[in-house]
Amino acid sequence: MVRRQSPSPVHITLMSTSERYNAPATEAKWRAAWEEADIYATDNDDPRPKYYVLEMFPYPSGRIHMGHVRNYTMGDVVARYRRAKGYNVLHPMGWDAFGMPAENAAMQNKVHPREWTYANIEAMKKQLKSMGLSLDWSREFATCDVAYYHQQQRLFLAFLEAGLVTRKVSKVNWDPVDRTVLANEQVIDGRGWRSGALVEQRELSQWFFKITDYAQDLLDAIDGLDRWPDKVRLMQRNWIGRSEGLRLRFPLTVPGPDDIAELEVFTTRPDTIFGASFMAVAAGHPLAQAVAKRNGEVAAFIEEASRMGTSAQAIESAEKRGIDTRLRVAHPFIEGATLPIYVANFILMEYGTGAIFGCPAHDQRDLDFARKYGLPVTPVVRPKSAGDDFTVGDEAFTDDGVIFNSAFLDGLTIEEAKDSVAGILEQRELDGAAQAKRTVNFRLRDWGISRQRYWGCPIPVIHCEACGIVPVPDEQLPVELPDDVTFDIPGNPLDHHPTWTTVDCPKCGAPARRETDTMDTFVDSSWYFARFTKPHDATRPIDAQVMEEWLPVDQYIGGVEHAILHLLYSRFFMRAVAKTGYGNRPEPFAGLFTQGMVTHETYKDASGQWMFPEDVVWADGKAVHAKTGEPVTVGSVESMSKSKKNVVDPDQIISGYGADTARWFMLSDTPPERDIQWTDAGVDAAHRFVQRVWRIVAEAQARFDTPGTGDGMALRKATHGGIRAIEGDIEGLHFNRAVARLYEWSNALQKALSDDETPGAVLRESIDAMIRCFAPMMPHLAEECWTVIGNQGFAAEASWPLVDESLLVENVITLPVQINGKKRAEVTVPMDAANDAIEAAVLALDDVQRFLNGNPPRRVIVVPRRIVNVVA
RNA sequence: GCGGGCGUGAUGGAAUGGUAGACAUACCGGACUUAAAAUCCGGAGGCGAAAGCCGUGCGGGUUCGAGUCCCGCCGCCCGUACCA
Repeated sequence: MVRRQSPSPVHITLMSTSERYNAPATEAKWRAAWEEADIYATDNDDPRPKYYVLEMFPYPSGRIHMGHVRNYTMGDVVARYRRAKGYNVLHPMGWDAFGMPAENAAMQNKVHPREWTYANIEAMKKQLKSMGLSLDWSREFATCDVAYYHQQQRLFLAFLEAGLVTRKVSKVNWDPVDRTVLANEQVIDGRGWRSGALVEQRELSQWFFKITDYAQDLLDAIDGLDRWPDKVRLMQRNWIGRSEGLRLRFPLTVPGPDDIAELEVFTTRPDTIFGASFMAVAAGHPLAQAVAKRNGEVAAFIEEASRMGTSAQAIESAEKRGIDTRLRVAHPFIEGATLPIYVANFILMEYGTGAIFGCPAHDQRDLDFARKYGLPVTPVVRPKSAGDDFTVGDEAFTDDGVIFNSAFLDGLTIEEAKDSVAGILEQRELDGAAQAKRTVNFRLRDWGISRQRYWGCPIPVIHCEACGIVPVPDEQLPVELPDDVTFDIPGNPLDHHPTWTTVDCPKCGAPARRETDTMDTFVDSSWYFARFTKPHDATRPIDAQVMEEWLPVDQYIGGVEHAILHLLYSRFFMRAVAKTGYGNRPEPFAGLFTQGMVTHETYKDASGQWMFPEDVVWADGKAVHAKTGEPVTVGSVESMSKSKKNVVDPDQIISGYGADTARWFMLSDTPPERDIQWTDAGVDAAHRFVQRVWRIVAEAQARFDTPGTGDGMALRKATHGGIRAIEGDIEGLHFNRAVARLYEWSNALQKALSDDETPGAVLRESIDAMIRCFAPMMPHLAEECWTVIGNQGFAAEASWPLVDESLLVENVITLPVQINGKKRAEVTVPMDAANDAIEAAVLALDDVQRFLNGNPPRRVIVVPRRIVNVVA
């Protein structure tokens, strides 16, 4: 395959090297040149080794923010670096374009979600282009494009046929005034954000992807994700939450309402059964629901508990409360002992069986609950060092120990006791079945993908009274969103569309009704990275052969806020894709990097209102309002957000200082995984460096033909040491260190330019290499410098410089010498000196002799090429 | 509540268990300038005249040696399944 030749950019008008570098004008010029030469388009058939770098695609909110600038700069550095290293790089961009903000905008501004979204995409695309990113825009798509969601509907139907989709009842937050389902973030203190009405819980029949079928596989495969951050792998493991335990049935002493005769719990601590003092069930548990029918107090309690909303955060952080159902269960081992059953607000219906036995001594939540309601606290595990008089105060004992107070379990370890209890109860029969069963329980729940909203991918099924749920036949796809909808009536616009919902059943032809739920937007983002490999294929969602060539993504970069859901859903989705024959790449992301957020100081004016940074000026070290002169209160540094107005517009930075300055700032100083603080001083410093590089290049270029009085070895070593360090830093994504290296490099150049020792050829070598090394970070400046020094073609297509290894070899080394761990001296020895020789040299040092006071050292530790420590 | 992370000079930060503070910002001094900006050169963790002592959120521990590893706290941040 022949690669397209880039035209030599001879038609470009260069800046004079005596001028100050005009970034905005020069940058626009080079972006136009790149675009004309189309150098960032990727050919699937290019035979070179492939490298897929991807940043999480943006939601088209209308304006890019600094978080985008940071994310996309990092990805662009990786993409440009890999290109220079000879890879065929795939670096695409698209839009995560479905979601609630478009509907909110529709309600507020009477603008159709489609218009709003596509206008935002246009605006943001222009902004992204101004950053000079090396993206293949020919692969662009938005998830709200009919062409994209058409293919997504095909995948859904394939999953449905493969048994990966199910329907279940689940709870939603219901706003009784707006008559709509609320997202958790729309529930504030138990009230709807718009209406202020108390939120209720409603049960709806909804669509689910059976991610739990893959729970064990998703867990096991984490071990192989060795280029993911450990913290993310740990978070995913904990989220999947595999636990081995016991399902254990307790007989009620007297049957409850609806003839409920038993209560099944899941426990990971059967060893603490003798410490059980109560049972607790979730508000949504069938037993609680049954009791509520005839017990007003319990009904009121459940009603109140449901007002907290459906989020785990709200449920578990609320004060632990409960209500006694007056029902009791029999303890399985203590003859005649019974335990009360409570309905409790901290029990989650979704986990285990929605019921527990409470052992207050060994679980903090149970202890808090028991103290509140005066229930007994009997310790049954004691620390090995404690006696049988061990008691529990306000803190539950959850460490390892020895069982006591537990009849036949006394003296056993926790593990032995678990095993013993499980063994006995598995053998014991209750109501025709084993009373207990060892089970593996996962915290992970199936993925609910139904949304009662308009702006999402329609779920392509039809409800027929006779045939039930009928998949939409492939030839009737796509199920397109109707354009003529109104957002005036509360609820899902699809529900009250006059005709869209009406359809003939594909099976029997009878009048039937379209599904009006749309898909969770996480579905859209669970396969876009695969679609990018062949983005405009109308015949199928994914071309297995092409996808398998590109995937897994070599380097995926995005915010840590996606560490669990998006990444886990994508991992599941690609397993489902494999199962349905669309291509076998179950792990989509080989390398993952989670970058930190962009933060800024916050400001409030005299009346306590948030202020934009641009309205704040500094006078005599004090912040004042730019217009009124009133004092401004400087608040804490926080993540940039519109609500706190502590935002800086990338457009203003790019049009004022240039994209390279913004990019350089984003890469400087702060490690990429950490939050970066945006400061004016930092931007100025970044811009000064852009100018400094330009000056140095100009100054050096004027001397390329001079012989010099020395050999220039100092600069040659700095040059080749710099290349080696920078390539290591970029490959390790330590961009801030690469930046520091370039500062050091420019300092070395500055020094070389301060006298006439360094030969012009060495200056040329250094400048040429430095341009190649900063080109991934400041591509426009690199292009201008590249051409100014007389090089042909684009810097963006130049190869990475080769390191002359011989220049990196040193033959002596200076080691720090410590005495009792404190540095007291230095010693310079040959690089390959034996430890004995180093030790002798160290002991001969005056400083060492002084500290030893004539005594022999107790010990001398020589760490080759590192340090010497003398223990006096 | 639960899970995860982070904490180093005035500031952002550097440091395979091995010289704490590279590099940069702010600051101070010098050169250039009528002056300023820009630029270039130099200084600088704190205390101390010096020797030296003290210093990586707090309190313990392991080690010849700890910013780094372990235990317990404090503070801030992210996620918590319908925000994206």
